Amino acid sequence: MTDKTEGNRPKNGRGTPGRREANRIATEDTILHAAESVFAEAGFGGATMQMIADTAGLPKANLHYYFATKEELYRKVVERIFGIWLEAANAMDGAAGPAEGIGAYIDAKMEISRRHPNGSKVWASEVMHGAPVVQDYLETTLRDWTEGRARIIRRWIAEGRMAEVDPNHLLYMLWATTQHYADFGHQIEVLNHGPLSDADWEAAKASVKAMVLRGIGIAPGA
Amino acid sequence: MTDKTEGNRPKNGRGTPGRREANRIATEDTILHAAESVFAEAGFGGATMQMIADTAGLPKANLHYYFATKEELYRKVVERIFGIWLEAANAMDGAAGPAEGIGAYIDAKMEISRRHPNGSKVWASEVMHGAPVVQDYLETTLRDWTEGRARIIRRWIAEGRMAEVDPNHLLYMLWATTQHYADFGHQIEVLNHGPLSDADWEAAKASVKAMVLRGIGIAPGA
DNA sequence: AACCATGTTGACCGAATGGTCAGAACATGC
DNA sequence: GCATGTTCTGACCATTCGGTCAACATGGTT
Repeated sequence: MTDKTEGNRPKNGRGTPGRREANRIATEDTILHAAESVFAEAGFGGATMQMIADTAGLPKANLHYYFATKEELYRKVVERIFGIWLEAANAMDGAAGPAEGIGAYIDAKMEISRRHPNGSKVWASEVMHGAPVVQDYLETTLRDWTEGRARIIRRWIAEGRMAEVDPNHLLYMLWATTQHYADFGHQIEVLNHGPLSDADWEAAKASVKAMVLRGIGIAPGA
Repeated sequence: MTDKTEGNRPKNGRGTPGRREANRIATEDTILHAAESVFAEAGFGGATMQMIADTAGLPKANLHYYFATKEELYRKVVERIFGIWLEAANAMDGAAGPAEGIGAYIDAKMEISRRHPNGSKVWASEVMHGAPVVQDYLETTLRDWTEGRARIIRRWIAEGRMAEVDPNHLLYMLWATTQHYADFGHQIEVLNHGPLSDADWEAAKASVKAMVLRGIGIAPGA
């Protein structure tokens, strides 16, 4: 994992991160990735610090040097995912209309399901278990974000640019459908007789966009 | 739990179930319900036999009398859920057309999300973790069911009764959207500022049906 | 080179977990 | 009411878990 073969010298002692800090960040990242993977596969309760250590290729005690407790490590993993989730949220902003805004949002969320399936699973698991560590995020950030987008959707409806639908239920459908490709990826792979190819993913995106957009009163070709 | 206040006599010794068997079935059911609840809240790894025993109001050793291992108990819970899932599948059969068939299926699945949210969560968790105990169900029963319904949908499309959509992605959308109300029920309750009322559930059903049916080219009023 | 802060690690610990078991309590057939 | 198989349960056990710690290694600074 850590490269100790090459003889990289300390360089100067100013400005540059230094090997110390660079290694620390790299190790933290290694642990977080391993943790995300293990939490996704086994759940919080099923995951053990030993599994995460083995996946990261580090002794267990070293994990506790960077993250004091299993809960703290888990919290960092969930927070990182929430950040990625929020990035995609921007795709809906600054859109000229519902077709572009919602279309772009679906694309962004489908891409997240494809690139970060483990993160999506951890998030799903966290919410399913009552959001023990991100309850405050739900009540503040997520609630604000949702109400903001609902306002935009209502305006689009008022302007006659899309059908009259309940904005909340539309958002739930968007979340559910896009995240399904990550959370239930195993089931989909079984029904697909194998992993989804690039073409499969493009077809999935196109299908979802076509059905959702038509479902809110926007012609497919728009 | 078990009624020992009334003095119910053994009755005859033929045909009738007898107190013995009746109690056994009742106790098994109590345990299965408690297990479903605990597995849903804590996940398989996070659940403990002690939690399930406390929830069921029974000593832990008694659980092991009825279910030898935690895995066996979990398997029974998941199989029970799969059975309920299959019941709803029938709602799509014998329908005159896509509007009735898919509309009824959405209704049935939404009702399951409402009545059996814990079961839905256990199922979601099981699939998310790679279906360790129901892999064979996915490859046989679910695959057959899916291919059968896909054929029906393709026929409807060929008959010009609905828009051209990929049957598999339509089914994924149906599963994702309806199950979301159970699996992410906590998140929805936060955004709804409280549990969903009867009216809320009806509105949810209506919203989902309207968006999905319009999304596959069926007019809302049909 | 000497020093110190930052990392690293094997060995260890108390607590909790899944599971066992011998015997008590019970229902039932005779 | 006695014999017999079923159900129930407290006490117990081996293992595993999250977490600790003292000793050691490393990188940077003077």
